[in-house]
Amino acid sequence: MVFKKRFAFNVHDVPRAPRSMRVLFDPVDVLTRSIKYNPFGLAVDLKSQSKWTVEESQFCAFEMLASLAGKLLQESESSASSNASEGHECDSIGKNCFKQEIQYEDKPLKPKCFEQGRCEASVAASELTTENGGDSKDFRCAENNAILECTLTKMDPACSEEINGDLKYGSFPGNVDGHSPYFGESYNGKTENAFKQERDPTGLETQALNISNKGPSKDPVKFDRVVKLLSRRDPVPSVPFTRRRNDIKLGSRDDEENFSRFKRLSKRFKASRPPTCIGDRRIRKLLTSKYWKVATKLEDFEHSRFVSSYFLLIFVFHIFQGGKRPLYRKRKTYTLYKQRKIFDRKSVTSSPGKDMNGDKCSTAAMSDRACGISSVFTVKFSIKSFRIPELYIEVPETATVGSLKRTVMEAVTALIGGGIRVGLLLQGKKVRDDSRTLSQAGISCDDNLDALGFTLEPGPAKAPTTMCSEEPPLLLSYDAAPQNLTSSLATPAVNTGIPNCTLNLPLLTNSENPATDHEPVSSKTDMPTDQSLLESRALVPVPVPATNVEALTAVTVNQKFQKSELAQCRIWRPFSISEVEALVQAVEEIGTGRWRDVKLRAFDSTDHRTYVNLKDKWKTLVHTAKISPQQRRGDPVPQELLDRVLVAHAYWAQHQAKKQQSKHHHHRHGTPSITDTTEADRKGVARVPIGTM
DNA sequence: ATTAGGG
DNA sequence: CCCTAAT
Repeated sequence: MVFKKRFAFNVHDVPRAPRSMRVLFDPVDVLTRSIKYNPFGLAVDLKSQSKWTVEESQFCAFEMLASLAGKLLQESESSASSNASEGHECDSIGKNCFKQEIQYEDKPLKPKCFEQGRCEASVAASELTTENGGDSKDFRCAENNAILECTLTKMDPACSEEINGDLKYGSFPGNVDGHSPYFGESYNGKTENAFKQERDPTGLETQALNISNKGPSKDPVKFDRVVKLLSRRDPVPSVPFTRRRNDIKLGSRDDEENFSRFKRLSKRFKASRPPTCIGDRRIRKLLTSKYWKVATKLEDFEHSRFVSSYFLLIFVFHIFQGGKRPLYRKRKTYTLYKQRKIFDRKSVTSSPGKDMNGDKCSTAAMSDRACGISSVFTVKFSIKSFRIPELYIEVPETATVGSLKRTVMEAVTALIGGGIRVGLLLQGKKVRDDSRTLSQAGISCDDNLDALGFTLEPGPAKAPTTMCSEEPPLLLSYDAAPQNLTSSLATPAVNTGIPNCTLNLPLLTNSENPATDHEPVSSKTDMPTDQSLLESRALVPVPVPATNVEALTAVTVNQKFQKSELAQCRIWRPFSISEVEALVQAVEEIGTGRWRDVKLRAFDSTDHRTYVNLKDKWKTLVHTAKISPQQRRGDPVPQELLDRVLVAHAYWAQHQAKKQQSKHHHHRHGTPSITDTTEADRKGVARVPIGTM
C-alpha cells in the first residue's frame, strides 16, 4: 500500500548496530537540548511488556503528558494565544485521531490512522495554550485527563487493521523555529487541519511512520521521534508517544520520591479513567476540581519532571554487560527500558564491500570544489528519526549525577566513535559513486536540490578505540552542517565496518525559513535494501568538527573514556587463524562443554574473548567445517583446522553421549560412579586421539 | 557464574 | 555476536 511504500521503514533492511552501541533514544536529541523534553523516544520489547505494570506504563503516560503540558504551560505564560475555542467534544478527539489524511507530496494518501498519542498531544497542546476564560483551567485539566485517557486506550481496531496492527514508528512533529505548530490551533472541529499542520508544518516532517514487516507481536518498533536540530532557543517539547500502554517500563530511580508521587498521581488518573474515549458527559464530569488538582500538579512537578526526564533519558541507554563490565557495577541497577531488536540480523553478517580508492575520492572532492557546488548548497540540516538500537547502562544509585552524565556521554561517544558516514540520496536513490561529480550525478545547483537527501550511517565499527583517541569527539553541529557536508565529500574514504543504523536527513534549502514547503527527499525514498546498505559502505566517514559544544549536554567527554572499556567492548573481533588454532587445540584437549576451561587454557590473556565467545566461535567453526568450502564466507579457515574441528566435535559429542548414558545408567541402578571420565577430562588427560584425525 | 542452544 | 533459560 502506498502508506507502507511511503513511510515504511523496513526493519529487515536496517543493519544492526553492535549491541554495545544500541541506544533507544535519539542521539541528536541529546545533542540538542531536546534532551530535556523528549526522553521518550524509545521503543520497547513486547516480550517484556507483560512484566510491566499498568501503573508503570501509566506513569509513563503521565510523565509524557506532564512533560508536554508543563512545558506548554510554561510556554503559554509568555505568549498566550487566544484562538482556542470552547465546547470541545471528546468525540472529535477520538475520531479525528484515527482518521487523518496524510498529505504527502501533494499526493493525498488515503486516510490513515496515526498513533493516538500524537494526535492527542497536538490537541492537548493547542488546548493548553489557552489561558483565557474562567474555565480554561478546568478545561485544561479535564482535557489532560481525557488525553491521558485516550493515550491509554487501545488503538482503533479498524486502524490497527489497516496498518496491519504493526504500526511501529511515528514521528512527532518537530518544531523548527520555536513556534509550535500546535499553538493557536483550535482543534474544535478542525482536528484534521491541526493535524495536517502538525504533520508537516515545515516540510521537515518526513517518512513519519515506519512499519515493521515482521509479525505483529514480534520486534515491535514503536517510538515516535522527531528531531529538532535547527537552532531554537526555546524549543517546544516534542512528545513522542508509544502506542500502547504497556510499552514503557520503569525501573528504580534515583528520585524515588518523585516516582512515588507520580505513581500516586497516575493512580488517580487511573481511578478516573473511563474505559474508552470520554464522551461529552464524561468531559463534564471531569470538569471537577479533583482533576484540576491533578493538572496543577503538573506545574508542581515541573522541576522534578526535568529530573525525571533526565533520568529517563539516561536509562534509555543500555550498556550491555558481557565480557566486560559496565563502568559502574552494583547490585541495584536501573534497568529501565527494554527494547526489541530493531535490526535484522542478516544485515550484519555481510562483509565489507570493496574499498573506495582514496585517490578517486580526492579527485571527486576536487571536482566538487572546482564546480563550486559546495558554495551553492546553502542547506540546513534536519535530522529526524535517528534510530539506534539499544544501549544499556547500569549505574549504581550512589553514582553522582556527573558520573551519570559522563556515562551517557561515553555511551554516545562510543556510539558515534566509529565515525559517521554520510550517504547521498538523489531522488530517493542512493548515489554511491563517490567519484562522480555532482553534475555527473545529476545534482545541479538550480533545480533539484529538493531531491537531495542524506543519510547518516555509523562508521566502521572496527577499532572505535582508535577512532576515539585520534579524533576529537564527534559532535553534530547543525551550524556547520553545510560545511561538514561539503567537506565530507573531500574526506578520503575509509570504508570498513558495517553500517549499523541509518538516519535520514531531510534537506532544507532555505536557511532563513525552514518552514518552507520543501518536501524532505528522504521521505520519498524507498528504504534502503540490503543491497544498497551493503553498497553504502562506500560512503565517506564524516568527522564532524565540534563547533557547537553547547548544543550538547553539559557533559564533556572525559579522556578516560577514550580508552575506556566501554569503547572497546562489543566490537566485532574476528577470530584470527591463530586464535582459531588455539581454540581448536584447547577444545581437542578439554572438550566442548567446558568453555570456561577452554578460555582459561587458551585465551586466558585475551580478555575480550569470553567463554561464550569461544563457544560461539566453535559453533560456527563446526558449522563452517560441515558446509562446503564454496559456501563458506569470510576469512577462510584452513581446511586442516576445520578437519580437526570436525574430528574433535565428533569425538566430544560421542564422549558426551557416553557420559549421559552412564549417568542415566547410574540413576537407574543407583550405582555410584567411581571412575568418572570427567575427572580425567578436567586434568586435560582426555583428548582427541590423534590417530582418529 | 557457566553452559547450552536459539536467534 | 546476543540473549536466555537452565544449571
